[in-house]
Amino acid sequence: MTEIDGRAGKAARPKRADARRNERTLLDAAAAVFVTSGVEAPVRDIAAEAGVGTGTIYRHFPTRADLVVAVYRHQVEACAEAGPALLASSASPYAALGRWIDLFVDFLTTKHGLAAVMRSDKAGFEVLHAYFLDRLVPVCARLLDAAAEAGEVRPGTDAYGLMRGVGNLCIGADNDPRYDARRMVGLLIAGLLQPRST
Amino acid sequence: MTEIDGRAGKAARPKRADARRNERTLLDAAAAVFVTSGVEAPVRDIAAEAGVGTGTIYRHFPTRADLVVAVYRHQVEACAEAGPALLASSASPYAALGRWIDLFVDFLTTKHGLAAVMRSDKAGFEVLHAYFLDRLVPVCARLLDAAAEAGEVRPGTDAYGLMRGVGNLCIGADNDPRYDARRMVGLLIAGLLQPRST
DNA sequence: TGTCTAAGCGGAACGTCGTTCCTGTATGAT
DNA sequence: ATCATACAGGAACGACGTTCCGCTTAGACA
Repeated sequence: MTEIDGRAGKAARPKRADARRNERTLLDAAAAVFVTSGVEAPVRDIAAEAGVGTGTIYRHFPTRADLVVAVYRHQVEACAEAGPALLASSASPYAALGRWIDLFVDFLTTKHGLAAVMRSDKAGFEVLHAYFLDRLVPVCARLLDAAAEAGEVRPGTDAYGLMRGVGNLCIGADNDPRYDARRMVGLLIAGLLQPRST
Repeated sequence: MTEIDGRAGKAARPKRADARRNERTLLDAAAAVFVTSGVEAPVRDIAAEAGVGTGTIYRHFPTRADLVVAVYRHQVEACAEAGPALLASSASPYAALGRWIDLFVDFLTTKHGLAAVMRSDKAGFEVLHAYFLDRLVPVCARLLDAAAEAGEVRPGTDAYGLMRGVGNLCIGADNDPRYDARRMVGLLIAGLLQPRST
């Protein structure tokens, strides 16, 4: 495996201490600003919150999307790891799928505008998009396959589409009390069930 | 009712001929640019296509969203009017609902980025959002109520949420061949059906 | 401890966007 | 033909993401 901080290798030199400190500060500042102003908050605001210049942000994170990924990486990881666990502990694969999707919806709806930014094709957000999907689609596929093999859901649904659909349904879940994303996702998952007539 | 072009009243003076001509030109230019570059095309591009200055656009349409509304108004109108017709001609209310939703999905997915811009809370897009929903939600509610009274779908689903859900599912339907919005909407509508147990 | 090199920093600067504003022009009533 | 005024054009503004460059300073080596 590759060395974690470069101490083990001679080619990889460790980052300077102030750089490390700044990266941490930036992640914290970004997380704080995302909570108050949403994920689409201006880069300058994050820089101001962290007390650094905008250039510093771009030194550590090539683009805004990379910063977002870095901030939420461990939460995505946790969600991904919950998949197999739920499959093992739930009464049926379909129940596990439902609970796992709930977890994902929780994650998306508690971050202002995260869902909205995930589908965005704007400048370089493919990174974000790709990371989320690469990490979560396989987990979803596993659950989906299990439910299909158990005969609970109609076969032929691809996990990628389902994840995109659920993500889309969560867009605008905040800032519009009339729209209940969770209910809509519930309907979508219910629609997955094997229909009455063969 | 209010006079259509101001000729009937003396208080309302008719617009100048060149202004009328420019408004038409603008609508055509906008429609053309929306097809090639998507709904989020820069205002300057539309102005260039029409051969006018940017100021001229804002004279006729207070904001970008108003222009979008104007371009698609008659299509939205057609969709709205199709609702009652389908209800009358279909085998069941649920079938009518499904076909009407299909119409809506067709509309959204054939306009690049329209769905995406509909949920946007950015500067003044509430106009667009409001117009679409004000016009279509009642139609949807009518179909939904009919299907609920017929016992086909579970009660308690509100039309507003459903429309937002369908709209959201259509986001990014173009420019990503791996995502099939229509299938997802199909699942959502299937999830509306009365579940097996009471 | 002193020196020096390059990693790192801040923020000015650039290009793009939506929108506003001001000036000159051309319409159409008189 | 005259003229008030509705209108068009595009420069200008502020906000954004991103890039660039000159100064600062960490930290390896002597």
